[in-house]
Amino acid sequence: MTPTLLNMGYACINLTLQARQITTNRGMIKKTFVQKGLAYASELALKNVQDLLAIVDWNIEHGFRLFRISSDLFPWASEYRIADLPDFTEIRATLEEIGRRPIRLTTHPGPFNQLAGQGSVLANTLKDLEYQSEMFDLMGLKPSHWNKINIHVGGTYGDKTATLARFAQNFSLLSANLRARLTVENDDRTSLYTVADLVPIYEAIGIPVVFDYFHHSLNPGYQTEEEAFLTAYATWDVRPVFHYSDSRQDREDSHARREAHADWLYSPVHTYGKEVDIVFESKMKELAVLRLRGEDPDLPPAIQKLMQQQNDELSTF
DNA sequence: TTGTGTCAAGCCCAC
DNA sequence: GTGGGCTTGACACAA
Repeated sequence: MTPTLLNMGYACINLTLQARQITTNRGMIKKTFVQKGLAYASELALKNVQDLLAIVDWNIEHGFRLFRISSDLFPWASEYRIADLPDFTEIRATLEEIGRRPIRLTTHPGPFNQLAGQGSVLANTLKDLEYQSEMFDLMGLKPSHWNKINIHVGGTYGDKTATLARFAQNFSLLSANLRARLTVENDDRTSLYTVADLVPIYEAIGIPVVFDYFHHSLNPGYQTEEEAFLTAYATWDVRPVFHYSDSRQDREDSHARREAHADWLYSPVHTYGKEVDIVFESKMKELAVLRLRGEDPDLPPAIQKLMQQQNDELSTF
């Protein structure tokens, strides 16, 4: 039986459209936020959301039915409520439009989110995660793991077991919609969490485990890839979203950090007879997936230039 | 327009 | 002890 890969997606940036200044990552430094305030945050957020719609439509047109939304859609989101933005009416209308599109959307909030943290660290985490969930609410998306809000457990605070227990405890502080969307992912460092380490969280609070192939290869614990894949697969109540990328060190640059992702995709993805959706985390984004699908993408001029430079460097040896 | 130093958050790790 | 990296470079400002 041929393994089935249903949806293929990529993360946060579309290089083809970025070359035309279509991006969802507009932000500002603190100083500017202090000076310009909510009005400017609103202006950037509206542009980001409008461009997200353009990217989503590009995706659908090109056969991508899975996309990870950037965590930076709303600059300084922890400092205000989305509904308080001056352009809220237009922002909401655009989000609703996005929510009606036939595509699976997910998010992956940053490493500053420490649900097992305490005090202000925990308070900031709650704010950040709730805003991501509110964004999906505004899109009109039913709360479920179909639109996952995926995080890492974070630090171990010197005691994995106690930290996992605190994670599960703090989970109860989240809104019902956020609880229905949250997932956890295995880490790439041996000091952090393997798929098997995360199973107790699933058992305690029922949240699915996202299997990251590359992280597993760097931090397998005692499980083979197939075992870890199937362990994670069994925690899902909808079709899982897993993450895949190749190693830059193995494929492109022997001096690269071992955790670095490759620009392109090289290896076949094993799905062990299961149906899963895959977010490809290659630096070349949609271009890498198009190439994997056997299509020759129209490379934006900036990318062509970059590749030419790389070829020139290689040819000097 | 382009080059460059700098940038919210928490944790871990290489140096 | 400091800085880089993380799911993603982009901003701000000087030249």
